[in-house]
Amino acid sequence: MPELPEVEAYRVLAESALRRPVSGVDAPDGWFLKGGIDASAVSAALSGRSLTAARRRGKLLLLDTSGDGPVLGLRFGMTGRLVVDGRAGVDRLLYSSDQGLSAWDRFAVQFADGGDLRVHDPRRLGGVFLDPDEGRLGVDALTITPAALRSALARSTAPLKARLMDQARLAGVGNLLADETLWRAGLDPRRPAGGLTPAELRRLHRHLRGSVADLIERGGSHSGDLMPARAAGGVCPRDGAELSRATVGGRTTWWCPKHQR
DNA sequence: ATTGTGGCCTGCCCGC
DNA sequence: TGCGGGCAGGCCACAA
Repeated sequence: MPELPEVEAYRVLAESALRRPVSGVDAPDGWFLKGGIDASAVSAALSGRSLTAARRRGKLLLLDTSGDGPVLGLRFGMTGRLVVDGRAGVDRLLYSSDQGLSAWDRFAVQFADGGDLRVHDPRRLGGVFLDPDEGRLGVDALTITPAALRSALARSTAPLKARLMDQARLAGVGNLLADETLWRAGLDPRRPAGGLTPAELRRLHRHLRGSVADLIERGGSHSGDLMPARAAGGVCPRDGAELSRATVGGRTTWWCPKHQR
């Protein structure tokens, strides 16, 4: 599903949509427009402008527009894909469908040159925003510093994994990336987030940055080393112990009881 | 304030 | 063969 690695791929793809005049907007699904906007408002806000920059904060894709226009915010939920001129941002999306039914095109920005930028989302868990509140998101997980990570976890009694997925503290980490990071760092996802030693914090920071970078390079949040074992009867790829499974932070969580402490 | 829970969206897959 | 139920998780509303 789209976590930070997928949305980063979408951001790179969206760069091919920059500096092209917008001729119109196709927003057939009112549910997909968030923050009280409707199709005519989005169309009026974007038509005649062009996209000038593709940014990302956590899992939110931010497209700046020309001439003092609004920021177009795209969120992909767990099944959303970005498609520009018919080219998709990622090859494969876990838990989504690979059928390309046009009925699942929830939103499109059309360019005067005939191309378009589309959001394709079977389950409609994503959404479109104008001028989204970027301040509601924490520091991006790809570039977070050790001090910022320490501060994001400090004094929290919530499970470590839940805190890592709290987008207001630290933006971009979803379920699979959290499991991969904690597996690599050798930390039990259920531990209180504020209870890490300085050495454990450093280790977590190193593996968080490393996991995010690796999964971007490999092409998605499903490409982690733990991922193939994340199923019934799965064993730890590192030491062969049978993985534990439980709900942590409201999400299905897999971890190795032997080396994650 | 913090933390936890339930519900929403829909397609897919398993078992009957 | 069709059908029902469970499951996936990002996000939000709401409760304690």
